[in-house]
Amino acid sequence: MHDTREQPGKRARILAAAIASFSRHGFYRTRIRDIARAAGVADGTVYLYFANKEDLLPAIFEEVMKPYLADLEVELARLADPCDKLRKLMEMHLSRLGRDRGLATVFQVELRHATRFMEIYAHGYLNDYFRIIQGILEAGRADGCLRENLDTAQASSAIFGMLDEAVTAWVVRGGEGDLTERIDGLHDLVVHGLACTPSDEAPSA
Amino acid sequence: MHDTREQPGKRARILAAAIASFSRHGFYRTRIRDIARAAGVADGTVYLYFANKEDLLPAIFEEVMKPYLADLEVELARLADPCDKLRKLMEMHLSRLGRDRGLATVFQVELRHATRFMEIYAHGYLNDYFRIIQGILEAGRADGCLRENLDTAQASSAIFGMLDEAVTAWVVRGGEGDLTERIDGLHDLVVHGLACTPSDEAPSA
Amino acid sequence: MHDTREQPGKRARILAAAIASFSRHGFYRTRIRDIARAAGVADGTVYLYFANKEDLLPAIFEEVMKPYLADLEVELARLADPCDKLRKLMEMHLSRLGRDRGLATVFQVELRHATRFMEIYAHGYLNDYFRIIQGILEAGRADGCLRENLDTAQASSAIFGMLDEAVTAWVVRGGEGDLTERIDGLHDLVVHGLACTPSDEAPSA
Amino acid sequence: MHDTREQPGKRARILAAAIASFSRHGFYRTRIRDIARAAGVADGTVYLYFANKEDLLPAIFEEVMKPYLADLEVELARLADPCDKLRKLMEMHLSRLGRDRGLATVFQVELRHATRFMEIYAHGYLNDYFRIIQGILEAGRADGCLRENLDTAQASSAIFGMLDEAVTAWVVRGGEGDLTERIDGLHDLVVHGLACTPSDEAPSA
DNA sequence: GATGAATGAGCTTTCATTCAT
DNA sequence: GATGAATGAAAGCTCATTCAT
Repeated sequence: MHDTREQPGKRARILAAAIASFSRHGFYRTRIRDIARAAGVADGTVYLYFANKEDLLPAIFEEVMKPYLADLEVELARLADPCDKLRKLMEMHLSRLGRDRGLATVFQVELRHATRFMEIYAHGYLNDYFRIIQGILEAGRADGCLRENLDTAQASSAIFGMLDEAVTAWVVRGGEGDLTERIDGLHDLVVHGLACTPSDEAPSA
Repeated sequence: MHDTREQPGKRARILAAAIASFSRHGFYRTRIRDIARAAGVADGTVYLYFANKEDLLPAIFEEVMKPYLADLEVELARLADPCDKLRKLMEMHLSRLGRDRGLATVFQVELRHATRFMEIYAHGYLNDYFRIIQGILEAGRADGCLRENLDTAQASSAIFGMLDEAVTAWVVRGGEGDLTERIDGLHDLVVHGLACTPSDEAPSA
Repeated sequence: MHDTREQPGKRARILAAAIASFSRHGFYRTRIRDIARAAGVADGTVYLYFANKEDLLPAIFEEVMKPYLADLEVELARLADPCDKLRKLMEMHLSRLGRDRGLATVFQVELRHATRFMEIYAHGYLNDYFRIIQGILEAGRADGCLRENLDTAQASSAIFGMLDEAVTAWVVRGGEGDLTERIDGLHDLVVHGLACTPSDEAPSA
Repeated sequence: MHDTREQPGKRARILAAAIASFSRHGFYRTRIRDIARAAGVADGTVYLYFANKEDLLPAIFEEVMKPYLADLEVELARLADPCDKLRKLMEMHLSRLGRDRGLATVFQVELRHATRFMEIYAHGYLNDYFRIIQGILEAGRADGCLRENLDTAQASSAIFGMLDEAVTAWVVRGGEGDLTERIDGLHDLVVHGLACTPSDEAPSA
């Protein structure tokens, strides 16, 4: 009923206003009224699209994750090599959040509010994301370019953790600098590890 | 006379009660009254030790991090090999949080509340922690067991990210299972990366 | 649509309830809840009309002073003789407060609460009142019925002081008796002073 | 037991601190702790000398009124003429408060707080003060220098009201200027009234 | 669907007062 | 008498949510 198409702007404007306000003042300091004003609607209208304030959090997450995952699948489908896919994923992760500090703040800080965090984390889009990463790793293992004995579940979690921490650090540091510059270094680290393998060659370029 | 020592537990009891309550019901659902009751003090007494509710957050962080970092330094000093040190650090990180799910919940979720998060993240103990990790990596590089061209700042952030994500996943999954079981896998991953290096030999066991 | 007029009494009912409660229990003993209950609105509704509890004080003052001053001007305009005007003013002052002991209590005691007192005293309606008194005295001086050398600013302050003290004494004494009975005596005193001798000359200057 | 002599400074220092703090921040904004700190005693010590915070108000009043009334009686006893006495009283009233704006603020504003105001007003020192004024007026009437038909009770109240308002206006205006300069004008007004005509008779009856 | 006035539960914090030392 | 840590009652105010229009 409350399809986005029906009121093309209203729902999206509320979400955009919520992201902006949450990133600037935090979830608890943001009042529904602030969001409604910024979205150009009445307070009550927010409740026509969302059950309550907390439900804005998963909605924001979905709003961003849905097209992100769709884009991601398209981009990954274009590449054959699992290592290239992994690199593309890291690139997209960092560039998506690195291009919008407000959104990144909401993702790295506000979305973790207790009540909804578990729910967001354990279900839906984030699980899909983990599965995509894991899929790449398994393809790589099958392909022979990744280690036979790799625990792909653990490794995908670790890769996500690295990326997540990179974004968080960037957000906390004020969003200065270009987050995507870290891709090469992180990719190299993920692929080759810290150790100086005797036959250590071919950097990530 | 009325030294804090006279009431040996009061401050500590408040912090313990706060950790317990935050982990169970979340920061915002926890009322000062709940904490005070659980600590066996009057509501007002909480305010003799802490400026306000939010100030409990950094205090909890400090309360845990201080002895943790002290322990860590002692343990690390006993080891000579940087790779052993790195493993010990991962071990201590996972075992410290893995042994107390309530504390882990507070660390992985509640401590990240907007207002104080930046503060906690950017200052003090967490920075010390990053510096310790980075110190190990630099020693490893000097030692020759880690890569010459390693960006130790980035690598230490990545290692923290992996550990942090491992703990978060464990917390979200309900704290089932033994978090420290992941040490070998993570250490191996960090040291050797995903790739099956031609001369791929003997994992870290 | 949701004009204040739609709920014709809401603001006025809150003020009336505040006057009643302040006069009976004092400002500090009166809780917002008491006022809201008496006015038949929710606690929060009080804050739709007034910024906070203290702001009720100037609002009460204005609510009473505005029509009082309007009435006063009308009555004064009907009289030509400045001495008659002065008497009318004294009469209206004493009868307005003398007919409502609750209101008088609020005016003589509660309205003098530190925080708002200066503001009420120094601005707006009270100044208008002083100016009206002073205007009468100046007309009287021009008219020749009052002394040439009269310091009208000082005299208007003194007249107000006398009236104010008469009301306060009446309030403190429990509001017994008719306050307006004092008009003749006060007017006589103001006009002729204490001294008896018609040939009394040589003022103290 | 808690005789002033026993701890010569302590009680007096508490009162002085209370006057200072009340005049600067008002009664309700002043905390017992502020007073105790300023007096150089512990919080609890205040309660050795005063039953509670509100009891400081009558105590301040007494502390000032007692010596004031004693002084006043001495000064009045030196004068024979009732009109001189009246002038002296006005002079002492205005100079006592005009020399200490903090004290004047407490007297004109803070002392009027609902709970204690009635008590202060209706009993003790203020009544004595009214009686002294009235005594002067009666002596003047007996003496023949004041009107035969004077309602001395009402007149003494009016005189107090004039003086009181003069002080209040001075306090509100910021304590600028010399309050005692108004004595001549006020005395003249009180004695001769507003009217100009020496042969002005026909009172308002 | 939209509105926004009205609601009222809920909680942090303050601070006068107490009392063991 | 003096102290000051501890107490805990008390209430102003906020703001998510509702619902009559």
